[in-house]
Amino acid sequence: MSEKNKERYDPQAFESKWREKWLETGLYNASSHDARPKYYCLDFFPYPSGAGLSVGHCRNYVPTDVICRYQRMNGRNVLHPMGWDAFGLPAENAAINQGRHPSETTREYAANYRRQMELIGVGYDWSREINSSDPEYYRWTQWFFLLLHRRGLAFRTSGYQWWCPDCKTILANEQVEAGKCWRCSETVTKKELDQWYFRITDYADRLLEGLDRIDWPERIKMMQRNWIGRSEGSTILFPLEGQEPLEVFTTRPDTLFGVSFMVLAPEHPLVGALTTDDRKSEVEAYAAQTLKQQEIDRLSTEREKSGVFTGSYASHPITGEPVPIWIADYVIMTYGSGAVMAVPAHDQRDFEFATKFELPIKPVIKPVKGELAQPLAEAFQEPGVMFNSGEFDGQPSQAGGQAVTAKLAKQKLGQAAITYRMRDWLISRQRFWGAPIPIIHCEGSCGIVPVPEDQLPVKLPEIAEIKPSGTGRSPLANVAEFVETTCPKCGGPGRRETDTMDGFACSSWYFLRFTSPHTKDRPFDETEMTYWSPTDLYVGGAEHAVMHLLYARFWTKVMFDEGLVPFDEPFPRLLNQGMVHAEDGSKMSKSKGNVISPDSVVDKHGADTLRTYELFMAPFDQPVTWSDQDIKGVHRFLSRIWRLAMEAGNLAALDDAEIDPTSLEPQQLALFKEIHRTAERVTADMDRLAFNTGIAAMMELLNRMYLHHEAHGMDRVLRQAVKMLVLLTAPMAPYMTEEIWSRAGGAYSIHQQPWPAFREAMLQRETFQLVVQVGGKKRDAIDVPVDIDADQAKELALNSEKVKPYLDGKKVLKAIYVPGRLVNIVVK
RNA sequence: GCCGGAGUGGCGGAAUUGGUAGACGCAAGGGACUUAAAAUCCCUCGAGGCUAUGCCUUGUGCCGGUUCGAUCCCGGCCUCCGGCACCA
Repeated sequence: MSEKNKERYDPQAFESKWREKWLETGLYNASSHDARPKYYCLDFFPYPSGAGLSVGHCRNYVPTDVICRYQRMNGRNVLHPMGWDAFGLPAENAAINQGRHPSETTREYAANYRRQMELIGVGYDWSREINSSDPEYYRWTQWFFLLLHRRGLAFRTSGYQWWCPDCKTILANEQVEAGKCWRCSETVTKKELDQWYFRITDYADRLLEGLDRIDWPERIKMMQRNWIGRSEGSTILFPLEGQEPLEVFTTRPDTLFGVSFMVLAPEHPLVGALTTDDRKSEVEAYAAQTLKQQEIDRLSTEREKSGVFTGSYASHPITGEPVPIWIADYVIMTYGSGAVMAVPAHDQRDFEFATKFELPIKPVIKPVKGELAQPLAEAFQEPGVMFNSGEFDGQPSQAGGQAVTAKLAKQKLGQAAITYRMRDWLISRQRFWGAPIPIIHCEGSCGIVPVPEDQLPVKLPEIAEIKPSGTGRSPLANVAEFVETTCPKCGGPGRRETDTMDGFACSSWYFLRFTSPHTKDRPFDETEMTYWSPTDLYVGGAEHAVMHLLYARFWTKVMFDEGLVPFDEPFPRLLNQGMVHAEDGSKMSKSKGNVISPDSVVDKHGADTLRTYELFMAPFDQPVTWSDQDIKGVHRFLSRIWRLAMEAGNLAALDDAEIDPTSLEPQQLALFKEIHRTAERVTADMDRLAFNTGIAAMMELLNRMYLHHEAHGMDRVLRQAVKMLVLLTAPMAPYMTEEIWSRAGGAYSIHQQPWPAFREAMLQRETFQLVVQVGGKKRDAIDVPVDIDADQAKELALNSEKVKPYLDGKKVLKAIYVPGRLVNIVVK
């Protein structure tokens, strides 16, 4: 390398300059809808935390940025927006912990996130930045609430629900993980309150069915399927003396003849009526105890079965035999009808219960092959053949169950039924920091009255005391100016609903707002929404599998039904980025103090090195371990490009089309072909989001370029190679390539250049290595012309000096030629 | 327990999905340059072996199978990660 080109790669010298210029010129702003094909790439919008971004967040934002830059170079109108999921528990808790107001911390933390995103060169369209706590945004969240209300999908009811004693609010089922609050990990309890719900259960089947039409990680689909929990079976009525029959749900109507007792959930409404006087004190004590301890670990599978007899009997719907009715906490009130028919011979839980309380165990299903163990050591739960079942004996489980249900249906004692585990989405929060639920309770006789659309937004009052009270009422309840209002219907006095909406309501439609974020009179502009939607790619972590990703699908289906959007799946393609672990393999967390910030990495190596490293370390969706050692490798790679580029001089004037391959020396031609082959490989890798192998391909080219440089110096083919490599690396290393481009006489910006094309003709090879195998083992490799035919190839193979010894004294049975690859000689 | 995903060198990972296993990078060892260090560059690098500039055997979690040929397909196990967990 000559003296004058000794300037080293120093990202600090130019990164901030380009960062400012990109922002100034709005380089990454999407156009309004136009004739170009669009590409809408969306990242999960984050709640801004005081801790700032880690290199883990970058694993989400950098790859999507690279995809967007690539799509832009390919002529797409690209929308890559960013905003803030600012309302909700996470943001509010963080603020309270700091002793500050969330409106203030949100602003500050969001600004820091944005600074960091700009720092690492992610090209968001900041003209579309949105914030879900902005009244201009949440008026439309409230508008959607009214839409759901109008369609009968928002309702208010009372019940025992999950309550987080730390966050002092009710939570949705989705937001309780293994008995703990999803935000603060406090063990949840139950509280009875009037609450607002969205009727997501109405959409259970459609939410299930839609999963088959979308390209999502199998894991996430599986989690949603589990969560929805569809079970097919029957409801069966067990007549009771002197009252309405007892309803149960079962997936195994074929086991009906094996019922030896019934079990109700302790909270079941019939418990009182069914308890006989002599059992009363015991039953009430058990029910009370269940209610108290259920918060702790009614969830545990390990617990021994417990329960008490009510003293009553139901009659079997077919045999009429009396069946004793028990209560036990292993039966849950909120699933099915809160009551089960117990078949101990064929259900393990019932088996354990029957064993403990010495209740009869009557087998009615036997295996298709073989016999049941005598006596049963555990329940036989597989399907089989019915016996001990009167007229149904000999029927297989599936058909027999249907026959049983059909017979019951005739007597109006049963029918086929489907049950779901998913419950309706509870959206009331007794918290300040959320969109107020736009409802007024009339003090007169109008009851619950929705706030008229033209009175939206219902704004949060500006108050200092926002801490949750713990009384089961939101802090808004203490703000008279907020609460006291007039009833829109009768004009008399009214009181505003003081609960706010779950933060997940805000994130259930934000992807539509990005398409026209400044629209004033509607949630989004129809033309823009139709042009941009649905998203082409949605990327984020797996932690929202049964929260945000389920809720947003639900809202979209409601909007589809309302005719607001022309699609019912908002995210046809979803990817989860892999997590970044700390160097010791543990999770990065604030409490462990092992979080690596992008700031520190940019400071040390520059933004492009951080970006390229994140892309190179592993496939995009794989978890990775951060390594200060490995990052040096990609830094070296970028430095090596830089050095060659500095020597290459003016690149802008170079034109690939002007190079006539026939005029090149053989070694130049070899490199020239390598350039085009690399362009092809990188293009294919970008299309399948295989950034790690794409970078590897570029590293290979670079290695060859250095060898060429050694032998031939900076000739015109090498300069062409430099130009190609700079364009191919532009999406990954936007700063360095912009600097090189500008020094090399290129017009601003390199990020508006077309993605390099490759010449098909240059991908052709004249020869290839023909591998010769004997019995599947490689024995030779011969350079042969590409157009060699099978007979020629086989002849060459058979005559190879290296192969001959292996054919000695053997009989050649056949030779298989795989075009362009190998000949395998089969001997005996 | 049930469901989903994955097992390839010292490490991260490649392999056009049935066709040369280990691309690319890190680490390690050796060398060049340098007063020295950093930086840079070159060579070696799965294991075992041999008559060693080359060649042989073996090798993709384990055991079988299909095939001319298996990291890839089939059957049976083992391990790890993630999710759900008394849902009748």
